[in-house]
Amino acid sequence: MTLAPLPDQYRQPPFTEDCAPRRLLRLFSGKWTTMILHTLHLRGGASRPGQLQRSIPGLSKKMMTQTLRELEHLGLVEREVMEVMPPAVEYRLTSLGQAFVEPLEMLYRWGAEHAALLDRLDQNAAAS
Amino acid sequence: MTLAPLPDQYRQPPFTEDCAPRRLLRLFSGKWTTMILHTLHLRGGASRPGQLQRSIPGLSKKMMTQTLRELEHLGLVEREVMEVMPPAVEYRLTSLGQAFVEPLEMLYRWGAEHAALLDRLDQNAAAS
DNA sequence: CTGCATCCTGGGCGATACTG
DNA sequence: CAGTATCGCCCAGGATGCAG
Repeated sequence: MTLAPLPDQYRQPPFTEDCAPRRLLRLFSGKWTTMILHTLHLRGGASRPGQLQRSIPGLSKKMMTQTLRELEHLGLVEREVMEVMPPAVEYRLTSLGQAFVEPLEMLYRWGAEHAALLDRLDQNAAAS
Repeated sequence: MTLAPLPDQYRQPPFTEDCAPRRLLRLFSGKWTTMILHTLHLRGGASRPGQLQRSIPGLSKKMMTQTLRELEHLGLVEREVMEVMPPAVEYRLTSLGQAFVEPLEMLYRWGAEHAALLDRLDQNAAAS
């Protein structure tokens, strides 16, 4: 069955607090979220915690696990525990996670290609 | 004169705190920033404060002006004061501002096209 | 109409120290 | 090696009220 179109009064204007880009931005708003996703992606979708942390300068153990827990909670990342000594763990992007890497990489590419514009922001801020 | 390539030790890894996507995300991190930019864009690049506020549900006077000040500070938005009574003001996207609308619209489009994925995040979160 | 000042709360994030 | 617990700071951002 097909759904009847939403009455106007319930339709979200394109600039609401819950509009598409904001939902995406909220997902990416954590300080380390994007870097973790991107790094996992770079490593082919999986990494062990130690590796991961060493790959991201400034990332503390606490914030790493905290962020990973959130990503796990959202179904973007899976955690696998290998039963060995010493304990070994691996975090892996789920297929959903991989999907969200796409817009992230778009941002990444845009930023890299327009680094000059980003620099101008700082210049302007410093100037005034 | 041309610049010598940056020595490796100074080159930023792609997942640094100041990498391209994060700089972009920091710009967009304010709760109302993107909605204001997007709305200005929708209106052809300019709007008066009253209009603007009424266009964005939930946006308070305070947060609007505060955000606009920041955007002005960064050179993304211009403020023009018309000398009349009662005072009239117009905010306009600068060319730099227009440039940054581009990645924003990319996000917007992606989000709109993949709303189903965004919904899954909430489902997952609610489930566990 | 437009805009600033003030007060206050929540939560993100960092530092540190401890367990298995 | 991997992970947890606790404490405390800072600041984004909401409410309210005043001013040109």
